[in-house]
Amino acid sequence: MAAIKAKDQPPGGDTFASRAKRVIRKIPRGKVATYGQIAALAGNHRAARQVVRILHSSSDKDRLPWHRVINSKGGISLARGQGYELQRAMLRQEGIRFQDNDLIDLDRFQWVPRRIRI
DNA sequence: AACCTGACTTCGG
DNA sequence: TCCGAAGCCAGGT
Repeated sequence: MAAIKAKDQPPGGDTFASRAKRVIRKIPRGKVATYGQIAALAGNHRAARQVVRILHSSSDKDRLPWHRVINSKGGISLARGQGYELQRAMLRQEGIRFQDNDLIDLDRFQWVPRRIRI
């Protein structure tokens, strides 16, 4: 029996990556979440850059709604010609509006997962 | 084992 | 309000 390397842990495990993916999958249509927000919900508020890595490595493979992830300013981080246009189109298609400054109004479109009810 | 890198974020001037 | 610097994390080289 070959030992399971820490590297290939089963999906749905309890690694930051698996949790982050689950969080991303929960972002509803018509809403967006920031990298930092995902990181925080996945358990590490300082791992925004990890979220980026995850999107790079598995957004396609795991069919993640990668387009719903944007930066803290409410903007698309992908460069023009490098996915920017596609992401913007996909978001608009879900009803998300871009302001004149090309940013999304987070107060309106940011996903706010319900947790505690006061 | 250093060093580099990235679809980030925060903070100070 | 805008911009640069610094902080952060982990996978790849």
